[in-house]
Amino acid sequence: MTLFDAADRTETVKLLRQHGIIPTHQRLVIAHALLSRRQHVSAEQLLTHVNQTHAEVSKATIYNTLNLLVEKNMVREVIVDPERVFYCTNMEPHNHFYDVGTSALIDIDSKLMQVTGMPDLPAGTVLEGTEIVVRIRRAPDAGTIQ
Amino acid sequence: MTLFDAADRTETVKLLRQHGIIPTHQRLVIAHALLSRRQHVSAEQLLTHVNQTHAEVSKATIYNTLNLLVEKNMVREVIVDPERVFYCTNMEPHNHFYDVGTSALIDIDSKLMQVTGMPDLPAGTVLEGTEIVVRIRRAPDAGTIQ
DNA sequence: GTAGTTGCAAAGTGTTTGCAGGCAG
DNA sequence: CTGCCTGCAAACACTTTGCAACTAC
Repeated sequence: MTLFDAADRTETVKLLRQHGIIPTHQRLVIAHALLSRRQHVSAEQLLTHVNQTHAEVSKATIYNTLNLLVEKNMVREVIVDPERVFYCTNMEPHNHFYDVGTSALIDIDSKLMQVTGMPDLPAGTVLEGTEIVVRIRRAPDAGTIQ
Repeated sequence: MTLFDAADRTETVKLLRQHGIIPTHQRLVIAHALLSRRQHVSAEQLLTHVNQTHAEVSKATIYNTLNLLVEKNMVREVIVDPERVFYCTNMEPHNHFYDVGTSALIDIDSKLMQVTGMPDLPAGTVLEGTEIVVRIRRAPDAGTIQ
């Protein structure tokens, strides 16, 4: 899983370079793991995943690399749970469902869902990004919705 | 600041009872501190604030009480920073500006700002809440916005 | 009186740091 | 060869927990 073929590797190297990131072994493994997975992952999930077969990347490197990828705009950080930051390879503007029970994140295409009436930003500030999180919960019962 | 007059106290007692919360001394102090402040506060800010003049409430009690107030719908939790959950006494639907530099939270009246095109929730789930966070950053310079 | 609440300190998470050794360019 | 990167373990910050003492009703 952490080993990937030459074509993938070449492509990932290219991708990292395009974003101004020196492609080291660990970064390739991390970037590849991140990009090849559909779902959103947290740092620890990625750590576990990447070291599944054999230790390959340390905890510090996971965090360093994720922060680097965010800084270089290769992935997006989504904060939905104070205990866990999720990383999202979908750089298209989009929003999320967050299942508070399972911690699952599901993309919402922002073509569907949009914000109207964004007010002027406070003076002297610039926009960093807008995030919509729709928190959902597994219905405990068909009838009792509160 | 942590001492408050009889009228405020009576009102806070009433408020807690209305929400099904037994009004203990600590809860009164915490609820009052929370409600009397304009800005959003984090647990630690509240802890510091409440114990400003003399120790009155322990750390565990702050967290217990905040979680209780959230559960009983007296305050709203806003997650914008993985390191800090903010608590918001404004229960009207509204959204937030979040200054990533200063960690300041500013309310946005949701009469202004609304979401259109909310998709159907995934099957078997119910809505917990929707949160829009507009991240802003102090402009480093008038010209160089990236 | 009794159930529920509090305080304390210790444990638990997720994340960051400091520094010696290692690797990319 | 040189500077950036990595691993490790320890440090960190916020939050929760376990249990004895206390308090609201």
